[in-house]
Amino acid sequence: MSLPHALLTALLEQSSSGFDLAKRFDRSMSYYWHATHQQIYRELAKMEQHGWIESLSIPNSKSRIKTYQILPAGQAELLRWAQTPSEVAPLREVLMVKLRAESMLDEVDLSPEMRARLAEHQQRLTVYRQLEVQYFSTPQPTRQQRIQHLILQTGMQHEQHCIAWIEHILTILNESDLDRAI
Amino acid sequence: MSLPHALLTALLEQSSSGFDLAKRFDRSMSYYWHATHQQIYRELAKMEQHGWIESLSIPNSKSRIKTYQILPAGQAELLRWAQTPSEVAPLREVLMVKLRAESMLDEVDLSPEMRARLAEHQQRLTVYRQLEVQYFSTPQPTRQQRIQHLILQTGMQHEQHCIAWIEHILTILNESDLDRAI
DNA sequence: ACAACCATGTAAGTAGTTACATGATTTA
DNA sequence: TAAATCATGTAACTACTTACATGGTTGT
Repeated sequence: MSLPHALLTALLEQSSSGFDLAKRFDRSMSYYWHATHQQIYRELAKMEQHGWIESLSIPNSKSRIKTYQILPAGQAELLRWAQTPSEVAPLREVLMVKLRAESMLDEVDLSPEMRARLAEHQQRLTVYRQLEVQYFSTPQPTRQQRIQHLILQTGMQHEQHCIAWIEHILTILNESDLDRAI
Repeated sequence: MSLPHALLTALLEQSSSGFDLAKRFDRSMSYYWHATHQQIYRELAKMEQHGWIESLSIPNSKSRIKTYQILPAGQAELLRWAQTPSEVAPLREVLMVKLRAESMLDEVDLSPEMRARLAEHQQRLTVYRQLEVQYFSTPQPTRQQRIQHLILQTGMQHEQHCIAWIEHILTILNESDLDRAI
């Protein structure tokens, strides 16, 4: 499980409230790790119990905003986790299951869904390209900036890979349709 | 959720026991959908309750083997599901989280883990290549065989993609290490 | 003063994992 | 006849999702 460690990393970069973390996740982490705000709040509460982070609220204020900051134990835990090898996440590709179903059921046509996916991956790629221009155009990037740029580039490569395999399958499937018609 | 539909597809190809399905999942589906035997047994029981499949056991036998076969309602459900568009599965890439942590913590070195992953992806690729020779060398494949071959090829492309991006990151990280040393 | 959004949470449910139990059949 | 493996399951737990609740703050 990586969510607490993703949150520790985010808090190491910048102390934040749960709400801010949710926004930052959506903006800068959602292309390789996704979490809803409910997950984030629950996880932050657990992490505070573990003594990994502490929350500060403004005294004598009606505001409910809690700002979390990382504690030494949290940094140690992040270090420990980063050094421990983790398993390769098993692939879960619905389209492959559907393709296999399609090979058994003649009535199904997956090409509309595939074209919709194609459009979605292309749109994501466009967003990532804009992010790249916006955040990684500095002439002398720091090591941290270069690594974050690398992460974004990997996200872009992933989208391009998805586009490529869907296009490939669409091509092959069209050829097969000729066969099916005969 | 695709597990019941993956199971329906497998049962459409061949009526089987839960144990056989678990083995077939490991062999021919694990590179795009994974399930443990506990999940499979639980799901089969639910599907029987829904009237999608039925189980047959050998009468007057002490054997507990139940052979499941798909019912018309199950085939209809599979068809309905295959025609309904599904969401793109959100990406979950632990290495990206670790990379981002590494950019904040100087003590971490991810290259051993990355090299281990590289080896694992290469090994999977080797297995898939053997499967390809073993199952898809027939001169005149049927439409079904061609689609299953296509699924395997996509799995191979996925492994190659993983190998490529990990190699890319390793290269860039080594360059950065020079920077870090200076 | 009303709407829109900020901010944190509870509750219930689904999906998936891990550990263990149990009895049948096959093999050495 | 003991060990391995076949075959099906239960129980408890963790991760994640979906729907809803609640009250504060900001803008018009």
